[in-house]
This record gives sequence, C-alpha cells and structure tokens, in this order.
Amino acid sequence: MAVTIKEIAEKSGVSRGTVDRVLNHRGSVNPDTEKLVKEVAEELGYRPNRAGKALAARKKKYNIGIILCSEGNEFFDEMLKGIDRAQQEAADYAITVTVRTIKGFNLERQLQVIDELEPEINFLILNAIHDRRIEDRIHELTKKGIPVITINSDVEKDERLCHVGSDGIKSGETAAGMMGLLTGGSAKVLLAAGNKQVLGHNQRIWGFCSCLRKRYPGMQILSTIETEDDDELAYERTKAVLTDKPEVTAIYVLAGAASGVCRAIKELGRQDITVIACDYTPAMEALIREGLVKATICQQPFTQGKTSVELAVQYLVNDTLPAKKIYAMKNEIRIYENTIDWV
Amino acid sequence: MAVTIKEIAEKSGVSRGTVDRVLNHRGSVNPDTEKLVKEVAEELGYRPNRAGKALAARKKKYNIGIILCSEGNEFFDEMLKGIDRAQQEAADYAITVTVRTIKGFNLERQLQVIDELEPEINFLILNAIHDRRIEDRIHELTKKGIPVITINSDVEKDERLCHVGSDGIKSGETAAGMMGLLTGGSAKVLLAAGNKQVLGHNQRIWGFCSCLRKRYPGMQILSTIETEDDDELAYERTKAVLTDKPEVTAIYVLAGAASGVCRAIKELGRQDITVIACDYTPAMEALIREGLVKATICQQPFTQGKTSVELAVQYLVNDTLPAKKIYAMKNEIRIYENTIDWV
DNA sequence: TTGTAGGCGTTATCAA
DNA sequence: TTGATAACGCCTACAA
Repeated sequence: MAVTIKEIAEKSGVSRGTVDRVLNHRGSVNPDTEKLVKEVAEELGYRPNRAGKALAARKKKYNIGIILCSEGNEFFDEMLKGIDRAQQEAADYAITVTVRTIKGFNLERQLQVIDELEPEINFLILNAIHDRRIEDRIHELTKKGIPVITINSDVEKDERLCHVGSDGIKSGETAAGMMGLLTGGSAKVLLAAGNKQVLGHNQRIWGFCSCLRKRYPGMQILSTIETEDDDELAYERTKAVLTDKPEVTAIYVLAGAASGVCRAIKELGRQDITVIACDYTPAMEALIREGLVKATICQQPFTQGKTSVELAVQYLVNDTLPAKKIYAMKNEIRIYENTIDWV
Repeated sequence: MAVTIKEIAEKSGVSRGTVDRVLNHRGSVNPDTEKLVKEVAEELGYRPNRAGKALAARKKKYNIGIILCSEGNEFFDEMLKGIDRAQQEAADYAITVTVRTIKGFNLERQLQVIDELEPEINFLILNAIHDRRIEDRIHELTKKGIPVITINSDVEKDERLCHVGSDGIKSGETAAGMMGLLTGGSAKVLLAAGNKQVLGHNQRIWGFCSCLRKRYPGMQILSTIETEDDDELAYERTKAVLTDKPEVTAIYVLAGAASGVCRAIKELGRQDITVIACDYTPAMEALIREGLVKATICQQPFTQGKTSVELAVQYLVNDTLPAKKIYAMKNEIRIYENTIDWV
C-alpha cells in the first residue's frame, strides 16, 4: 500500500498540515519537527499521489501560452496534435492552453504576440526565433514568474527552463549516414539549406559534414544553396547548380522546399540523383511515393508538442523542474515502406 | 471551466447520486429522470475527471499480471522499462503489477504460470504463445472476468481485448525496402528466420517477399535457414549456405541470432554482404558499430510495455475498452548514425 | 427510485 | 509554529 501524508502525520505525531509544510517547503516549521517528518517520510518511502495533487490543483486557474511560427507550414500539424493530446491531460488539472500562431519566422510579430499573451498566461511554450531580443524577453518573463520552454527552435542563452526539439547535429549525421549507405559512400553532394539564420539548419550542416569526415571521406560537398523554404527559389537554384555541375549525384534537403528541388530534378531528367530530406508532410509523402525522395529524417513533432505541454503541467502542478535541459527527439528514418500504407 | 457531476445534478434538479447512476449505468432510475440527466450532461459537454476517478478507485485493489517469455533475451529489457514507467502511473490508482518471466517460448510453462497467477490477478497481459491451448485458456480467463491483452506475440483467435505489438508484415516490407535501397535493388538474399512456429516471423517473411514482388523484382531469395534464435546454429547454417552459394550478397536476419550470422560472415571474409536485421540490443549495437549490420528494424519495445499496462489501467479504472483491436508499433529504422552516440 | 454522507490524497485557509 | 477543517470530482454504502 502506498504511503500517504496522513500516515506520515500519524507516525510523526503531527498534523497533515505540518507534513505538507515540511514536504513542500511552505510556511515555517520547528527544525526538530521538520527533521522528524523528513526522516519518517524517507523511511516510509513517501511518493506523492498525482491524482490527489491534481484534484487539489483544480482550485487554482492556470493558463499555458504557446506561440508557434506555424502558419502555412504543414510540418506543425503533427505538433499541434501532440499539444492537443496533452491538453486533455491538462484539463484534469483545470489548466487551459492558448495557442497563437505566426506566419513565418517574424521577429517583430513574435515579440508582439508575446506582449499580447503575457497578461493571461502563467507559462510560455515558445517556438523561439534565434535572436537577442527574444532572449531578453525570455529573461524578463522568467523574472516576472512566467517560465519559458522553447520548442523546436532554441535560443542560445540558457534562460529558458529547457528546450524540446530535435538534435540537429544528429539529424545531419543520420542524413549523411543514409546517403553513405545508399550511394556506397561515393556521393557528390548538393546541400539545399534553408536559411543560415536558423540555428537548427546550421546544426544539420555541421552534423552532415562531421559524418562525412569521420565515416565517409569518399563523399564530398560540391555546392550549397539556400532555399529560404521557398519552392520557387529552390527550383531555380537547384536547376542552376545541376546545369552547372552535372556531376552532382546526391542532394541533402535539410530544410523545407523539397518539392521545388525535386521539380528541378524531374525537369532535368535526373531521377538518378539520391535525395535525402527532412520531416514528413503530405508534400513529402508525395515525393517519397514518386520515388524522388529516397529517405527523410523526421524529428517526432507529435512528441515535441506533447512533451512540452506535459513539462509545463508538471511545473505548474508539482513545482517540478524539467529533468533535463534539452529533451532531444529521436531522428526517425522513413523510407517508402515504413511511411506509405499499401492498399 | 470543466463540467462536473455536481453541476449536472444542480441543473437537472436531482442529486449527484442519481447523475452517477445514469451516467455509469448502475442501479435503477426513473426513465424520465434518466432522459433529462442525459440531455443535460450532453448539453454541458460533460467529460469525467480522471483525477477524481483515480482517487475514488483507490478504495478497490486491483492487480495486473504480466507474463513474458523473456528470460535470457535482452530484447525484452526495453519492454520491461516501459512496463515500469506505466507502473508508476498505475500506483496512483493503487493498482499493482506482477511480472512473471519464462525461459523461451515454452507452452507448458506458460500454461503453468497462468494457473499460478490466476487467483491473484484482475487482468492479464500475455506474451502469448501461438497455440490452441493458450487460446482456450484466454477464453476461460475472459469468462471468469479476467480480461487478457496479448503483447508482442499474438494468438489468432479474437478472444483477447486487443493485441499490442509490431506489424510483422510492415517490418518485413521495411527490411526489404532498406535492402533494395542499399543494394540498388539487386540483392541475392539469404533469409535467416527464427522458428516457423512463431507467427511474427512468418509475417516478416510474407512482408519481405511481398515487397520484393511489388517494388524490387530484381532481388531474389536464394536460400532460407532457421536459426532457432541460437547463435551457434545460426553460425553453422550461415557458413554452410555461404560456402555452398557464394553468390549471396545480402542477408535478412528476421529473428534473433544475428551475432552467429555475422560470425560466419567475418570468418569467411564476406564483409561485403549487406546485412539487415531486427531489433536493437547491446549485441546488435556491437554489430552495427563494427559495420557488420547496416540497418536494423525495431518495433518500439518500450512503447509496447507502456501501452499495454496503460490499456489495462484504463479498463480497470474506467471500464474503458481498448479503442483498437491491434495497437501496431512503428517500424523504426536504425543505422549507425541514429543509434550510436559518438564521443 | 432517490438522496445523503463520507472518504480517496492533497492543499489552502483559518483559528489557536 | 501548529492543528483542524473544508474543498477538489467521483464513487459507494446506507438511509429514506
């Protein structure tokens, strides 16, 4: 039978209120009493009951704010599903969740939405733009008692409680590993990056290069383009490079705009090129189905959404800080067979 | 604010007890009252509070029994961790979990352990041996009010509440897909099966063959061996086949004993052979690190353990039947880069 | 057929 | 500094 506060109170000869004060550091307690209660709790192996906590927590009213740069970006759909799932759990604690979305990585807009949300939230989950002003704002919120978790994209300064997102370096390494396996370690690579401002994109490049050095010295990067996650731009720049350097045999699309890249490939009749991409959206599914993309490296967006909300709930209900500074997602490899349901 | 039974009672002008009777079908209620209460509950969008339920459920004492054919098999370590995680959740409901392990897929022993466990459990999670006598026993337990969920290996008869495990067919397809990508669709394959009695192993073979037919007609299966999950046997039989048919270029190890297979490969100096395997254990990690196994198809053992216990808890606390008949795990592809932590 | 009351474990408030 | 008590949402035994 699990140990309860009541039992500790009886064994220690004090009231439940006092036990609560000791165990949760509220109010003042006689040092001797405190010592005794702590010992008894330790001895009995007390573990707080989450259901009891949940019920008691309902008297408070917390609201978790979430800001995502997700408008028009299908990648976030899964993350929203994960948030939704965790939201149901949060409802048991009478904790509400307010999601606000932004179009693109727009710094001014993000700052503005933070301002709007601030008065009504007790916690912020932020799809952070990598900028000094955001870091400062996180610092400010934290000081005012609104803790912040960054999701999917991080800042450098360690003011947030933690970060939930992919390990960009490992993602790049995994892409390089797949490319090595698929090309026998001989690829001449075009890197299709997104935007060099985005921290995660750079990490993928570092990881990719690091793997080439350590495990696949036979592969080399011939060229790099930036797509700005824009299919039209991606199309034009890919076409230009492939025309200029027809010796390219593989492309690593480490950000969005894989459709644009693949359009160029098709138009030039270069279906022999091995394309490794990132993430899994309906557009990506179509490219894999067509055989244009051979593999894609995913970052568990559903889990990102679910985990971040769960951490926020634990903090609000339980005063529990996240156990880790970084909750790194798995880099899942998807190919035709483990993504597409045959009929 | 979430709706509670109390609010429904007030709006309907009846007591909380009556609302409870209507909503949970206990005791008799005046049809008119019932109709009214149901309408109000519907209108207000009542969702029962899990914390409240959990707390009230603590007065009962449930025990979940788990039987695993796991002794001496490292594959189950992750599953046990998943069970352990869910067990902590179960503790909030005062539900206990009793795990019993068996060495190998031993029918008589499994029947015996079921007998031993029966008097003390309210629910059984069974790593089922695919046999008529087990099916009959499941039927019997269910009739006596002890529901059964099968985990990792299923029976054919649909008497269990549901099955939690890998989709064997998709696993085989994914292995074939990886092999196709890694060999340019030209592999001459040796299949290293485990035991043809095991349903999951056969499914992997079906999936593998089906993928060859639909997507990789250029690959062909030259030979099949059964390893009985025994490394020594696997070593000998692999060696024999590779000596007899040196034209083999790839091996699909769809059960245990990958170490034995790889020992034969090393001894014959045939490191050029593309090996695709299953599951991820410390032994598999070593093989991947050495480069002997190029990819392995995993089946989320942690999630299997966690999910099955969670479903049992939901059933016992909430009378909630599993939403699906089969909880199919993802087939995760792991290669060197997304398994091994570089230093 | 229906209502009342007490308890599950934790927390907050008020009184001592 | 401490204790007593009520409340969170749900369930159940007992009373009417």
